[in-house]
Amino acid sequence: MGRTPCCDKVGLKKGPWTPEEDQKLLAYIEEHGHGSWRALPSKAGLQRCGKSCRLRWTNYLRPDIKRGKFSLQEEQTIIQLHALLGNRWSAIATHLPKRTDNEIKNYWNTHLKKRLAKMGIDPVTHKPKNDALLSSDGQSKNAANLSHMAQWESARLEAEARLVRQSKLLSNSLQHHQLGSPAPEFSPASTPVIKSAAEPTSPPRCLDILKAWNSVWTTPTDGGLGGDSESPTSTLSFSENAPPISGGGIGESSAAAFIEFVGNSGGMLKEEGDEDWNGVENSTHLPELIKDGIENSISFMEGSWSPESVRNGNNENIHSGNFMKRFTELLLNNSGDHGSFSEGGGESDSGGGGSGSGSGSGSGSDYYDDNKNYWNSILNLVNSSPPNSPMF
DNA sequence: AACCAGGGCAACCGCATACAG
DNA sequence: CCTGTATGCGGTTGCCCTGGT
Repeated sequence: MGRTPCCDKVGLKKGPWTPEEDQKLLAYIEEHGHGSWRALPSKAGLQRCGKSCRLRWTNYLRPDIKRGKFSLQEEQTIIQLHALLGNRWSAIATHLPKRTDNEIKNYWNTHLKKRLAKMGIDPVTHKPKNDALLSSDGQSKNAANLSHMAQWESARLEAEARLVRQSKLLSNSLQHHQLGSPAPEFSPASTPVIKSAAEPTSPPRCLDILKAWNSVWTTPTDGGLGGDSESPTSTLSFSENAPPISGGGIGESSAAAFIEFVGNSGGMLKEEGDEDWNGVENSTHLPELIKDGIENSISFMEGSWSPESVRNGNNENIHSGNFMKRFTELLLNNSGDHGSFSEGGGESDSGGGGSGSGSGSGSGSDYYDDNKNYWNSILNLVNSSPPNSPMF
């Protein structure tokens, strides 16, 4: 209603940014913070609308952006979160620090969506297009479960967003009072210019849902990955509280390690140019408010989605887990882009050749074995890494 | 070497939501 | 409470690059 479109003003430049413009924007924000995006362009001497500046900053110039190839874990995280949250890219992006929502969205649209479609999986519903796999009653309950989780997660994300805003305001006013210099209107999420250089970026939020998820779908049904599963509390623990992972086979501790490894973005495979992931996960940097929220949600997850309940015969949950397990494994195995496995800084090298067998779809047992090998190689990698390795 | 097609990605557009007056 | 404004978010577009012919 009566809003003036900011980019319709005459004289404002559109299209690709030049290095000079980037430099101006960067210099201005480093010195003053962005403050009001609307007012920024004129102050910074840019012939752009504020919106364009904001986009350029958040999607490209921000110093805490990780660029380049998505790791396997990032792909998996995106897929699982998309199944949960749909096209809520900003929510998904909160689980992938250093990745922007735009980048994730583009990656989904150009890579993952096509890959899913190719495999006969509907990228929207995340179900096989021929409904054979999902026709049973259990699967419809699974869908309901997923939907329930998604609803809950959505609501929680919104609540957390509010908390973040509140703490943001609080910290802004504190900064304002504490710093002698004029306090730029920094928000921890969007303008980490100065802060990011000195301290880790905000940790990924809401990873508990992934942890819970993984704790379900890694619960062994075939004696494969896990052996006897861990208690829900231990699998849901944050990495800082997790017991040290000793070397060895794919046992109990490995299952927990795997969960930490996959569920926590901080444990993603380190790639070239991927520094400081370890700092990101350190929840001691979490604002207490968010911490509380996560802990509360863990309690929630423990109540409704614990592997305990799965083991106790609650097949709805375990089926859901299996669905996603099957789904993710299928995806990973069918990936035409096996470079994600093998090119990413030699991740597969240490795993005894688990990943190389991407012979397409093959038989079910083949791909299952292949993926077991693949995950084993990952677990070996995890287990062989020193506890304070940059990977974690 | 030139042309073409397709893919990938940065940026734009417009709607939704939050917030201030 | 209402209205106008700023910002965030998701969908879409268009340009550039690369590979194939």
